[in-house]
Amino acid sequence: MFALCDVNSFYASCETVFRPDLKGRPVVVLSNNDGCVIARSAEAKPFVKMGEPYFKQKDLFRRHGVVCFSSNYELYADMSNRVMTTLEEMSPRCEIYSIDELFCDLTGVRNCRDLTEFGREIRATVLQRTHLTVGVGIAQTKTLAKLANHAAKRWQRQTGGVVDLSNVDRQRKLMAALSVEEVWGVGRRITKNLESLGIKTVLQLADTDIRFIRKHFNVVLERTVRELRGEQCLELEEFAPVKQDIICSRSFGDRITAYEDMRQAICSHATRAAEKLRNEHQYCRFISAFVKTSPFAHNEPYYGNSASVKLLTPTQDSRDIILAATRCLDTIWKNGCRYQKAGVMLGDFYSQGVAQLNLFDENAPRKNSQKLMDVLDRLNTEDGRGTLYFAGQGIQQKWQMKREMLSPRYTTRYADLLTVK
DNA sequence: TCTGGGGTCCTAGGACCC
DNA sequence: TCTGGGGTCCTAGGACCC
Repeated sequence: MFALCDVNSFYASCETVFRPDLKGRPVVVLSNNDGCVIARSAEAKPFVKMGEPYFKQKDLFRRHGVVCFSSNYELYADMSNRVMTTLEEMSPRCEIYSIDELFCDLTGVRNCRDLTEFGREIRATVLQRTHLTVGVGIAQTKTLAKLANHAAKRWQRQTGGVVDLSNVDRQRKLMAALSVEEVWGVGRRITKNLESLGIKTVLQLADTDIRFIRKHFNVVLERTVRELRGEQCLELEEFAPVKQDIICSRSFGDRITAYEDMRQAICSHATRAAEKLRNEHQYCRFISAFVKTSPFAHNEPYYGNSASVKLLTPTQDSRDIILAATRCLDTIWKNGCRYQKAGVMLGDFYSQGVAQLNLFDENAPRKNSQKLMDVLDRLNTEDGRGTLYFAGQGIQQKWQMKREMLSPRYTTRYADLLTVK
């Protein structure tokens, strides 16, 4: 038996926790560069579209008195940690699935207590400790638990935010009322294809012949269908598997046209990617960089390109990664473009210690590389990111992203502590 | 003027092996 | 007229998730 707990309107709720004056008002949180809407409070949901550009809805927001925030990831990450710690205390085995979602294994819990009651206790505890509200969905498989969670949210008033879907008759009743697009793993494309085959409700999907699904789709959807029938195909992943690639990319606050600015941006992304790589205790051989202009600017030609290198010896040294990334940039840089976004990607990972040195590598391994990286990481952890940085990252960084409606980092900076009058 | 930033898994097809 | 059969590995692209 699984439970899926997720925080209602997570980013928007993190903002309102510290702003009781916003109670009852529509609140939205925007993506980086204040680009798109990525979270909405319950009050904003009826008339604000998810994923829509901010600039297109600005007037609407003004008319409705919508309060906007730039995304404040430092705040959300800290609030997420508080929620997850609380949930992990209450449940023996957990999987943190995303910044605001967690699966619990309730296998043993079922024997000693009522699951709905347990769900309510989870809700009450998280609410008391964080002032955030979670929805809880309970069922035999992860896919069904997700569906139960969806129902808990959709009919929050009737369900009290907790739905135990372990009863098969209840499962079928709910599935008959929901359309296939609500199923975890069924996106826009598959919804369209299913509908063209006459499969519209979740119940119809669950009752479709497995061989038919396999023939028209793939093994991924087959697993989803089996899970909807109560057959467990997905395990609880208690321990995060090691990453297979790392990407650092950003849109620019203003378009970049000068090579020097782009070089700084690529250098910064490479530095950040190298930090993440060392944090994973990995070495990489594959390094690539990409640049692109805006895909939405119809009055100028689109240009997007990427280049990559494969090192002979795996590395985790920022200097190697910066060098490789900027070399990639030099092969794809084109003058005269108004660049909107750039990034660096690392892949082909090797674990620490098993990196095989190459007999013919003309670049001898750097001396004291590890010691230097240790010092770099320690200073930047203890005294804050950016304490020690590479000259190539630049000092002005006029390409930095825009965040004009940023809230204070209430829980992680003394200077940002909430003042109570 | 202005449209996010990460990730995962699977499949098909090509190159290559004997 | 007619040119096998069985594999592996890698990559690009498409789908999905939050």
